[in-house]
Amino acid sequence: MATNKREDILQAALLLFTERGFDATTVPMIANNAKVGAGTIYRYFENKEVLLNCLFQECVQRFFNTIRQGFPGSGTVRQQFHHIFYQIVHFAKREREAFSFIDSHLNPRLLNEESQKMFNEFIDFMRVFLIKGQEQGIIYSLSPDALIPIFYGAVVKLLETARAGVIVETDELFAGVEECCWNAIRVH
Amino acid sequence: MATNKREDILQAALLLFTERGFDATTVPMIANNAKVGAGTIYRYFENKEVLLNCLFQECVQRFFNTIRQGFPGSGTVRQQFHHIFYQIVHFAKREREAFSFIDSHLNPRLLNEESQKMFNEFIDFMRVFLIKGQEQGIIYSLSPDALIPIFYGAVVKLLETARAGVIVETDELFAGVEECCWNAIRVH
Amino acid sequence: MATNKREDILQAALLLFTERGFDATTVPMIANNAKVGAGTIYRYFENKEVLLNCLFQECVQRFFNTIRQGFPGSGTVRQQFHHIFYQIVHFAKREREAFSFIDSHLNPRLLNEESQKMFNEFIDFMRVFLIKGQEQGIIYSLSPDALIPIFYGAVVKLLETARAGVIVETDELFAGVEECCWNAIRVH
Amino acid sequence: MATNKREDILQAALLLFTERGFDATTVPMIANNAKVGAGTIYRYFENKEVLLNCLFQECVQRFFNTIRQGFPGSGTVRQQFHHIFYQIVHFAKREREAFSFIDSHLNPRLLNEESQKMFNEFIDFMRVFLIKGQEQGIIYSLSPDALIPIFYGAVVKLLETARAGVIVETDELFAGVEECCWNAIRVH
DNA sequence: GATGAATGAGACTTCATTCAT
DNA sequence: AATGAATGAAGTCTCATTCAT
Repeated sequence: MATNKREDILQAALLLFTERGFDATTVPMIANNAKVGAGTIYRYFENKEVLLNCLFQECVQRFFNTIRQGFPGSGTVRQQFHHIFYQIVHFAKREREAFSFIDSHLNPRLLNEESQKMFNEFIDFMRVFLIKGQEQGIIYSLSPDALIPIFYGAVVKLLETARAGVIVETDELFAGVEECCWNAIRVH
Repeated sequence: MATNKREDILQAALLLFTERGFDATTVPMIANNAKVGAGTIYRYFENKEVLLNCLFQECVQRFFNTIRQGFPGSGTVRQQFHHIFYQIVHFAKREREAFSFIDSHLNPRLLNEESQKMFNEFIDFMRVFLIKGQEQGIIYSLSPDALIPIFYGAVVKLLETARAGVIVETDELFAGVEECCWNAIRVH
Repeated sequence: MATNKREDILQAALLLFTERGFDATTVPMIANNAKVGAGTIYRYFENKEVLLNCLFQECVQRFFNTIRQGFPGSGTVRQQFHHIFYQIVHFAKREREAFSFIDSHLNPRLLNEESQKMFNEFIDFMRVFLIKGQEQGIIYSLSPDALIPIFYGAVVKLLETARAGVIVETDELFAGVEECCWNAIRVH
Repeated sequence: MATNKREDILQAALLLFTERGFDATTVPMIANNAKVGAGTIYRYFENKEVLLNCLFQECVQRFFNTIRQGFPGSGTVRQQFHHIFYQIVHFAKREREAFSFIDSHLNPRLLNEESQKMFNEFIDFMRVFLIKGQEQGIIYSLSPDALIPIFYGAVVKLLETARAGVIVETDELFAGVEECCWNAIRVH
């Protein structure tokens, strides 16, 4: 009764978009899962595409906030990397679908400028981190535009695999994965 | 006349599926791009989903063949890694869309068992490679099911970024990326 | 506060029905323009169609009253015609939308019996006037059922054209139009 | 079999638009009456509004052609008027719905520029006729923009009334109506 | 074998109407 | 009494698939 229908719709859409993709998810499906009438969705979102972008922006916002929150700006590069890695894992564990959803819907055909800009803020954050690390001679001297997908791609695919249940998510696993990712981008 | 209509259809579908995704690609679009009638597609493929799976299997086949071909089974782990990495890059350069298409359509909702099995053969190949490397104390001791997405995710995202034009694909770049990926999975 | 909500709704509906037509006018549109809640409309009118008919009947009532009011029952046919013509013009000037609305919604699909009956009273009034004129040998000997649409059609179309701004509504214009209409139906 | 589906659709739409109006006519209704699938309509017309405009333009074309055809350009004004009047009646008799449809859908909300332009050609034709008559001192000296709606309105309403079955369409009737209309616009 | 016109199921979306507040 | 959020029936339109040519 006191539940927020807008939230219900976003939550239902998140699950369905993540599981089936935007195009294969119908508005009635979302309405059913959110337990609202189909027309209600249009009281909160102009259309399906706007719903996607609202959802995307909220997810990216929460994702990026999680990463920025408590970032050790004056710590070592290694400490900063540790923070980023564990906050990503933390977010992916707590908001399993949101994390998958973001990566699987990074599509200029679906996202408006605002959405793309918001995701790029995260990329910029990563770029700054990498460049500072390179200036200190700690991060490997490759274009950050290459290092970012290497690191981000590895983490996303790993967490996606974990989400699928292929591997068990233990602390040891993530410690090992962090090691791998750090080795991927640091100077040897 | 001597051109193979089946091939034309598969080629057109490959480009469209890669660029727009399966659901956002219509059969008439494929027919147009393949310069055949819409009905003709149904003489070669039972339906759109079967077409996708045929395409997927042919792409995975070519991808996997590229990697297996000339694999230095009796070389060092490092040499084997080099082979795998450069064959993936080679394939991605030569068959840009096929490589993107495979990763972006790894979806159990769309793929039949046969298709999934075929992709898993590649995963199994990678697993065997990693386990042998671990037995020799060269590859980092993490579950291969974790190492594979780390390596594969990094490569896919990097090549996808290159395909989008964000970074220029030079030999130096790929040499650097190989270094990163190798460092990610090797023992230190 | 002291304003009558029922009147506000009718007034808003009149403007919208006239400008857009019944089918293209939505209940929320009416509610917005009337500055009431959508649900409020249903406290005053059973449904949209009933609202239309109430509005129609009130408009026809006011229209017919304007014409009957001060009708020179014992004047000459020409004087009576003058009265009718100028009262129609007077009404159309004072209640621009009401006049347009009546003619544009003379549709048996939308109007109930009561509404049609009410409009027919005006037609009957015109018929009586014409027949009496014919009996005096002043009005042209054509079926009143033909003379009425000729006269009414001419006036309605003329006033509609004026409403659209194509011609400027001056006293000279209306004097000329009266002349035309009178010539149309009188004996020569 | 050999029937033209495009024609069937236009014919069905004409009947329904005339009887119910554009907004109250659904695409499935048109499809049913045309005995085609609903989707077929969209093979011939981009959307419902385009269908309306195509239909409108074809109707106006036929209407205007009927009037222009055999117009006695070098005859007397009275002869020209006779021609126009009888060709309108002729058209309205032969294409009952087309004639009603044109007048009832003269709505800038529905018609595109092309459609409006096409109808204005008819208006321009009438204007030229009236001005020439005025120059010869035969047509009443009122703005043609006022005379046109008077004449056109009278004829449309009369024919609409006849179409509704209120009056019987005899040659005598139309002779009388022509007399009325001519008297309405001529000099006395 | 090849075609593309035709189809109708099902998608997105609107809106008249209801009802809890 | 008044509201406006909520609903779902029904509208417009798309597209995978069929089939007569």
